[in-house]
Amino acid sequence: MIPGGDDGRPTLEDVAAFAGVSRSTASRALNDDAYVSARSKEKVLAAAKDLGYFPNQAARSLVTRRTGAIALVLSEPEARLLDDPYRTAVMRAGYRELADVGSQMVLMFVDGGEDLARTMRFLEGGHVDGALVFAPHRADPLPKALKGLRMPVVFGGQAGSIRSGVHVVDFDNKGGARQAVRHLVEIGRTRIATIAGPQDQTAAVQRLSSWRSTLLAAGLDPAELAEEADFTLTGGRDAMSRLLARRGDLDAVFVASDMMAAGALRTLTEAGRKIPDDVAVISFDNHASLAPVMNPPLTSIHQDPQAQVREMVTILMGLLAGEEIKPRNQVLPVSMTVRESA
Amino acid sequence: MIPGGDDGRPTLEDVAAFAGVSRSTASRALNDDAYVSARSKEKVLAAAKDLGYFPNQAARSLVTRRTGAIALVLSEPEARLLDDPYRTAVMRAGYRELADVGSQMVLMFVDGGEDLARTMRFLEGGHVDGALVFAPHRADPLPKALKGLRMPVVFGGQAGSIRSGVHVVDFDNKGGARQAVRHLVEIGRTRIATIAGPQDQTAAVQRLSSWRSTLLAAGLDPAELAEEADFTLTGGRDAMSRLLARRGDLDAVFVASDMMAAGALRTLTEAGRKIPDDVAVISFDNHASLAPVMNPPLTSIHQDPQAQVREMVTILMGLLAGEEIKPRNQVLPVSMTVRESA
DNA sequence: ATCAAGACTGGGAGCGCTCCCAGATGGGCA
DNA sequence: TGCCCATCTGGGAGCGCTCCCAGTCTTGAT
Repeated sequence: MIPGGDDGRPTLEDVAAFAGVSRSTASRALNDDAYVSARSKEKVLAAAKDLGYFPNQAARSLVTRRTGAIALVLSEPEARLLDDPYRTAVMRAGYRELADVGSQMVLMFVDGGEDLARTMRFLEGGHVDGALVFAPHRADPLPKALKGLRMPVVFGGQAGSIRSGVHVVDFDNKGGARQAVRHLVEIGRTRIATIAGPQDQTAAVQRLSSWRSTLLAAGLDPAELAEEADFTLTGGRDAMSRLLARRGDLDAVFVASDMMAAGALRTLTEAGRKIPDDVAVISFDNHASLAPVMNPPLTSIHQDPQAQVREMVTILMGLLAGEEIKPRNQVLPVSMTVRESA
Repeated sequence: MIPGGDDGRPTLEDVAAFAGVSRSTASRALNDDAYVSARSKEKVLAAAKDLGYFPNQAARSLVTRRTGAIALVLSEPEARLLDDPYRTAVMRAGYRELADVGSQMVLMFVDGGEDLARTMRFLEGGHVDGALVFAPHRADPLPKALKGLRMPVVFGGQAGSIRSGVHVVDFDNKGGARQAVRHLVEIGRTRIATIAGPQDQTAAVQRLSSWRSTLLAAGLDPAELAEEADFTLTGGRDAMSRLLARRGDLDAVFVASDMMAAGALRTLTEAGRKIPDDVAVISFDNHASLAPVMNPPLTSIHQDPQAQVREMVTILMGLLAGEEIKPRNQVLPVSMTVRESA
């Protein structure tokens, strides 16, 4: 008898024969179903170990219609943005959280061109049971394409331009910006600028608009005090230069990400501004390897990507288990971590 | 007729029936095999589109024994190191290069505990056709476990402690360190320190030993001029402090990564050292979003993760195509990009 | 007119697994 | 003693696809 056909890999049949039981019993033993005698189970497990047996996942998922894998999709039309530490944190959290519920993460980047079609083909092909999707850009066609998918999908942050009918786990961007600006007002600042993120992303729009409305509510004037950048270090550096050139009298700045704040800090230091004495700085993200190690350490609005991903995984698993969860926009709280910069 | 059984997904059989041909002909049309009439092909394609048909990958790979997916495995026993920009670059490059050859990347992190067993189970399960593996730590048990795998594997950088019999694509760490130190010697520096990477990684060991031997060859004394750090910003910062405390007279430093150089730069600046006048700095990696934007911009040894991954993919595809490629340690050249810091 | 070679088609087998169902066995209780 | 139920087992079907093989139909050369 030639075990496992032509490529030398043992099959369940081989294990069963080796253990002296039927294929069915072997299957039951391996999947620890009920109704297998201890003796059979023991023999099967030993046989599997002896032969170096691993179940063929293709065969298994052909019948169970489950793959045990979940896609984590990061849609980023502009490739350069993937150095974003927030994205890195999301990937790590995704891997961990999915591993904890026994699922394998399949990471996919979508950055334009061919990618959308290939991504859809992959997802439709049944390679994965569901998807966690980050598609922050409003013009991104991915979320709409995903709506036609016969597979549960949960979004992290706003799903492109889609406003309802999808599962979303977002952070309280407005609340975070409000906290930051209020703190700056409370410590006596009156000319509070902002470096906003790219305005094609909902999160960035929310932080900017909340900055503005909080200023107005405090009786302060936002005119000329906003600059847009692209969430990168150099973007933040240049935006800060522009702000300084236009409003040299600013005494505080709310920066929409840690990375941009790092750039802004550099510009401010080079311009001879003392932080926080001359200019107070508050950023957004509170990334562990950025905010605390800056000089001075940054006061930052803390958002926890792991909590976000965990929530997304919980929803997805519920969906997969057949629960009726109605699509909604869940908002996770953020908090302010005060350090020296403000 | 109920198409696609119970979950509403059309099968090849449904497409064939809809197009009025047999399952075989439909299969041929979809996989553009030879011997299908233009008319049949057209009908089948139209039917597939009308029904929203996507082939079931489990069924397909059950018979073809191919999944179209490749694992990218990043083994990092210490979780914190995953902010490493080099790793990020590798992930992006992996995704791109694999997409270009029509394969889907399945990203896996292995950071201890349960992970090794789960990773092996996944790889053995036939979820992927092969693996690209980064396991730089010498004590890492993963490479040895991988040797028993019935699946082609290509390593990026040294494979743990394994010295032969595996496919490796590495960079010329020794040559790079030599270039850096020689450059520092040429511009007249005589007290050339180094901040080495963690010595449980072969690449870091090579850079350190090459720093030492190049110094000796130039008639300079390496005593007291080496410090070890962990490839992080704070690690580099602290190592630089220790060096300065011990040898305040140093006039150059070769730092084994951009990220550590960023930390070292901060320490040097705070200590009032002018760069490059008082202390010249050369780093390793030349990461696009780090080295050029530092203050001053860093002279750095350039290594191209994308080129490395491309080479790895080429080898893996060759292996998959059944070519007889004998395992060897391929070394990719590195070059020096000179900027202001040295 | 005859035949061979090519072009094309459809049916059947089978990939390795899970699940359903029928059957065998062995108490516990009337 | 008979009978039922719970426990355990093995065989068969079938998941959706690809591949092989036996056909049919065309074409062109003899």
